[in-house]
Amino acid sequence: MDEEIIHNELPLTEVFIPTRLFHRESQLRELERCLKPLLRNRMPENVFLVGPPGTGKTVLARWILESYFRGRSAYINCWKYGSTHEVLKEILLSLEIPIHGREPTSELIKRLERLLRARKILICLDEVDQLKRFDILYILARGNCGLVLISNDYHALLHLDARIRSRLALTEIHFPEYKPEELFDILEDRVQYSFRPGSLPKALIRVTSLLAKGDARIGLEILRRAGRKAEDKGLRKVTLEEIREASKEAKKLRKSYLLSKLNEHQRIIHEILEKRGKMPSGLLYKEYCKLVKHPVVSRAYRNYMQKMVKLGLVKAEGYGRWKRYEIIL
DNA sequence: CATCCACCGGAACTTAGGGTTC
DNA sequence: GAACCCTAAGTTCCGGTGGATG
Repeated sequence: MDEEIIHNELPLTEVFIPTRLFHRESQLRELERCLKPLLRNRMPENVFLVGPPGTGKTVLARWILESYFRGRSAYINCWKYGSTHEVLKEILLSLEIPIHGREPTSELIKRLERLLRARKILICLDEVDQLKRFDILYILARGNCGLVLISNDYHALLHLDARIRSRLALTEIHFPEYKPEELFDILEDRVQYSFRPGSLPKALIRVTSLLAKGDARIGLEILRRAGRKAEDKGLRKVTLEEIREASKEAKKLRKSYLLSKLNEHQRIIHEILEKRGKMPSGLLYKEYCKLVKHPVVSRAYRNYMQKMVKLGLVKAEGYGRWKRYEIIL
């Protein structure tokens, strides 16, 4: 196909770190203020980047790590590497400490502590709420390192021991949803590097910036899919139709992606909740037991529910015995 | 107002499974 | 393949909880 529309897909994906950052000036300034002492070998301020998905938290963090702290920082996505052992392993690997992975966790801790005695480094834990255990924070809190923690959950660190929290002394940096005009600037910038000139009318970027509802990730995903669709249809330009289709897909995609993370039992629970709407936890469990031949014990059910809440599929309200669940997606 | 109810969630344990090294 | 190391899911046990109840 010589008339391709997207000539470089990379700027439309999450791995891409742009050179220019739009509409995050104040957050960037604050982040620099907190971290820059490290350049003069002083202790940086620990930071907590928090805000909804697709608001530039990760991009900003990675940008600053790349620009100022290359070789003396580690970026770990806790969704991907969620256990203490995995996190330690990734930290050591990204600082080019040779390890194989057979070492017990205690050995990895020793190595990291030895490293931290030698020099100050920066560690970024993205999606920090996905950590299976938080003891890694305890280890890092007493170490010689700056922390950049990222989450879209304001309560991610709430159940942390109060002493550790005060020890971390996190400076919160908030990332609000992008306004449509702001999103437009971001999308337009990325389009420049990815679409063939003239193949995506500005008006459609504008439409996308409205459809994405403040989430840059979704905006980029819509554009990428729309571009592909237009190519498949043999068009020279993207039209509104492709954007519309892509937008629908992007939303469906997110839900099916999340559903794919559920097991059979969890999916059944999700379906019950979808059919019946808001319902109390105890009743939900009973209904589930009726539907399944070999139901899990109630304690396991409660873990299921926590998982679904964490994934953002389900909302919980109330506490203790009066907990109620409701579908979000 | 004390007690109870019915569920919450932490902790410890079991079982199954995967990867690496020797 | 034995000897380790790890993770993940599920079970059992149990102290905690706060509105409902009489």
